[in-house]
Amino acid sequence: MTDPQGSSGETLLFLTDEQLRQGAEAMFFAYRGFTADPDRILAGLSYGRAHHRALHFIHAAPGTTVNNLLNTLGVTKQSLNRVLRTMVEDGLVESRVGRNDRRERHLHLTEAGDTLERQLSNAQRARMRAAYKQAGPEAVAGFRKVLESMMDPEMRRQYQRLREGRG
Amino acid sequence: MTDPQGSSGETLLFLTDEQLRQGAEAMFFAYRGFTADPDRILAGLSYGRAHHRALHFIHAAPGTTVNNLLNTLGVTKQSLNRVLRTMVEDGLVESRVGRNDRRERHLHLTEAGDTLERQLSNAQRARMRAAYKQAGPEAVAGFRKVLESMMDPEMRRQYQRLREGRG
DNA sequence: CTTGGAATGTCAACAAGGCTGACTTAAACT
DNA sequence: AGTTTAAGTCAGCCTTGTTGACATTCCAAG
Repeated sequence: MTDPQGSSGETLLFLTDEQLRQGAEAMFFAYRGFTADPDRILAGLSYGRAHHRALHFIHAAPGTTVNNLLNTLGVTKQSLNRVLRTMVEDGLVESRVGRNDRRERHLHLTEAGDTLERQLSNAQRARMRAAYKQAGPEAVAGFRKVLESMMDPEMRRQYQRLREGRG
Repeated sequence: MTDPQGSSGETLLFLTDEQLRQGAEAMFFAYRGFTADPDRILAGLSYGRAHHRALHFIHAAPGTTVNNLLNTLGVTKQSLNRVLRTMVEDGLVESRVGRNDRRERHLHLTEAGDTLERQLSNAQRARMRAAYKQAGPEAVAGFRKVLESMMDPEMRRQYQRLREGRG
């Protein structure tokens, strides 16, 4: 509200309630943009955002178990199971009984699943690529830094584990 | 995928599919953190995230009309109306007939509404404040820049109008 | 070896919150 | 007077979240 450009010093500049409020609104509007393109594609098919998320993380960690995926997505078993079941029925996802522990199901994308995943993430990446390009490399580094600081510790661990698993 | 650390130059460094994929995952996990605290509060009451969003934007633009709010939130009349009706009934929101145009309803928070809004946004801001502090002022500037670039043009206009109305 | 508990996944039923479409009411505009 | 606009409502649908009960499998203690 007052002191928009920091006569009271660098440190406080970004910590006024008004600055934080704007950050929250930016998150809200940006997240809508972030999901808009894949949502548009999915609207045509009989799938939703939940399917996209599952596809994404199965692609990111092939062979992951249902339980793993549950924790990553932060939803309950049934919520995931419904989504998963339709995609198994439709031949996008394969669910293989674990060799060591036969209670587990290991999830993999079929070729069709991989194709849809790529289509969705391509749409999403196109927007991110444009945003990154427009904002510049330094801004992107800051973007990533703040996002990471905003995660719950548990999520941050998941996030970093995924990164490490790919390089 | 290939070229993870940019032998092909600064410009491409942030535009590999892998970098963009990580950005998408960061958005996903961060948004969960972003909504986690208010969601926890709301779980106790009989309200949800939809109520929080309405409260936030009515607080941000007191006297806004239903149509305005509709566009800001990006939902349909019925969807908003359900949420709004319960909050009017519960005495959190007041709906006043327009003076100039008596078809319009101008929305305001009651004292109770303001109290709840503050409680929710305090929780949310606490996390953002911590994240901002940890990431530092430069990172925050980049964060805001990328988020803004990620919005649809229509949303960006809304976002900027809200900022101007206050800052 | 058996048995009881823990882990994993599946199914049934329900709730929140999106959506469309049709319709009403009131007020404003032309 | 007739049209358009803002808001509200009803009915009904879909996705995606929830809890609770259940089946299967593993493992460890007796």
